[in-house]
Amino acid sequence: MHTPDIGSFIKDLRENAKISLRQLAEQAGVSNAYISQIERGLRKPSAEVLASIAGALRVSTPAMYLRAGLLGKEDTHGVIAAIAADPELTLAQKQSLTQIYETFRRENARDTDRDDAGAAESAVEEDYQ
Amino acid sequence: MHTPDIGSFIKDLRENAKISLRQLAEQAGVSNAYISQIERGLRKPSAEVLASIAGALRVSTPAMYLRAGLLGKEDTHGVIAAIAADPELTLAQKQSLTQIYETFRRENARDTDRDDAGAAESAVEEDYQ
DNA sequence: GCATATTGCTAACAAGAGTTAGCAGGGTCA
DNA sequence: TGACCCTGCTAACTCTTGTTAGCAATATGC
Repeated sequence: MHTPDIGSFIKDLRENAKISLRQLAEQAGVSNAYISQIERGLRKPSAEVLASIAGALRVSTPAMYLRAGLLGKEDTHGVIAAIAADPELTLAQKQSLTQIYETFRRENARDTDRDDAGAAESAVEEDYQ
Repeated sequence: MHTPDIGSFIKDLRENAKISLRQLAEQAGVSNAYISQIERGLRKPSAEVLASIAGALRVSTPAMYLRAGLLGKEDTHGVIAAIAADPELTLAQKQSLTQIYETFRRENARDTDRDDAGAAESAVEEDYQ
């Protein structure tokens, strides 16, 4: 339950986005040397820097914090509930998003093949709006 | 648009809980001198310390981060945060879902562009705890 | 009165985040 | 073969976080 190497996570994201160390550094507003040290696990970035890097890599701040161990999974709620509660989405959009989400989860369940206790499985399925 | 005094927020919470500086320090696992400096705005605590203080004062970590300016309102109570925190989605899926969500919101903003709807936002959020 | 805690605060230090300047190595184009 | 540019990395420095030790002031009890 510790920080599982935030550095290589960032490095993976950066290489996936096909940008250089210096490009990421500039977009995040920090020095390239520092990014290098972070990726190699030599330095531990602050929350502010983490948020900047997250923004530069198109990842949400909570996702980055979660990965860095600054937030726990229990600190946020379920996706479906959040979609349903969002006042800025139309009903059709809620249905679309929810279906995509369910599709993703089914894909993952098929890939990983071993079952995982489907606790919240059937509880929330039709409670939009 | 910066941190609106996290120190007095912590001090208010502490005094409301009727505990001393040293008691809070011990429960949060930091020194009493440091808490004193934080409350008076002389030092800026790290995210880790902020989370410890939040725990000691029975406030949720996101609520504390929000107050400290480490998270935006859109990060804390929303679809994006829920997606980010979902352990059953891959990173690529999170990015896809988030982008779709933001596309939806942009569409809506374009459609309803006639008036700004006055942003009915409250100053204090106690959604967490 | 005189001790003894407990309050919050300050000074000086140690540790780590983040900086600038510069390094070797690998393209690319003349 | 240059000269150039971009890649990632290192060294040395600055500044801030968080520490321990100790301060004066307000209780509280004897």
